[in-house]
Amino acid sequence: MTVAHLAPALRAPSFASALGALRARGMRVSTARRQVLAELYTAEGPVSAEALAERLPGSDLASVYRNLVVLEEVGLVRHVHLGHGPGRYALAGTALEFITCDRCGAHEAFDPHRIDAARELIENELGYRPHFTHFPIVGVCTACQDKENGHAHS
Amino acid sequence: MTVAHLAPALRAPSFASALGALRARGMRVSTARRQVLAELYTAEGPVSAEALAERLPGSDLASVYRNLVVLEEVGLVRHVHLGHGPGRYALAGTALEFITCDRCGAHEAFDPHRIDAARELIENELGYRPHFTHFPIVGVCTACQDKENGHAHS
DNA sequence: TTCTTTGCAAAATGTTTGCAGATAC
DNA sequence: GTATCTGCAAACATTTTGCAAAGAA
Repeated sequence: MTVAHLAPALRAPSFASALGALRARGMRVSTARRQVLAELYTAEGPVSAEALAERLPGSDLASVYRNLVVLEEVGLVRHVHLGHGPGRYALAGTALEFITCDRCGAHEAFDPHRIDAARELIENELGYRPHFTHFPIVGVCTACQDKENGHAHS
Repeated sequence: MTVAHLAPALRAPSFASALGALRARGMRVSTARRQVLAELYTAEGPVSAEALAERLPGSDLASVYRNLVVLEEVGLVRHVHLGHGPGRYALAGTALEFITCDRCGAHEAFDPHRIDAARELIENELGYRPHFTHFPIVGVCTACQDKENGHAHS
């Protein structure tokens, strides 16, 4: 939602070298694979497999899923679960974590360093080093907090 | 996993008053409903709907789901998504949050106050007040961190 | 030419829904 | 007695898998 203003491929390799990475691993650079990857290079924010398939006429949803798996194995792509609904895929090059509001569904990406202090606190207290790249932080956004204050038990 | 040692129904209402809460809302106290609730009162940690159905011979999975929905609406039950796989249900009375390791699947419940400082930091920095009652914090546990250090790129 | 990848159909997983009969109140 | 709840079967959404044909190297 508020991901559009972040350069989507900030630290991702060039399209050409991404294809090279595939070949280097002995995987074929098929049309379908190139198309999925190209779509992710132009996407604003994480996209569901179904949305990708729709944007690629003649493509098959099962193949899109299979290709996303391959691209993740190669490290070019990753996916996030933003609340319920399908997983959403993005280029792996961008080091981003996610936060979503479970009241209104708003979500945004953020630079992981912004919460490094909190990460430390949690790791020291609980013994797990948290990361929010695959499952986001779930919370309540300011707007929804205000809404709830409005409806306060008077 | 490490939830067993925490009293499952620490602050949950007594079984009898839970049934009363159902009646008070005009919902019937059916056998199936009583059984699901009873099972949750004795469960150690959050349980999947399927596990509940298995423990209640003659019960139907669809009805278990329907009853869990009802019990959640009434505020007696809540559910957590610990990684992939089915949601897991527990009594709502216990104020607990969850953290899981996405390498080995370990998970545990913790007292929310233990991370209040981190919660504040995140809220100030990102504008969302995080809670980890429904979706857990995902991280890497100490054991898995050690494992990864062992396999370090030498 | 040979091994990989595709498209299609079907299965798997987790959850929800429709409906006729059973049950709580 | 009547509205709610149950069991069963079928639908649903997301993702995975089997297999023969098409495509990349």
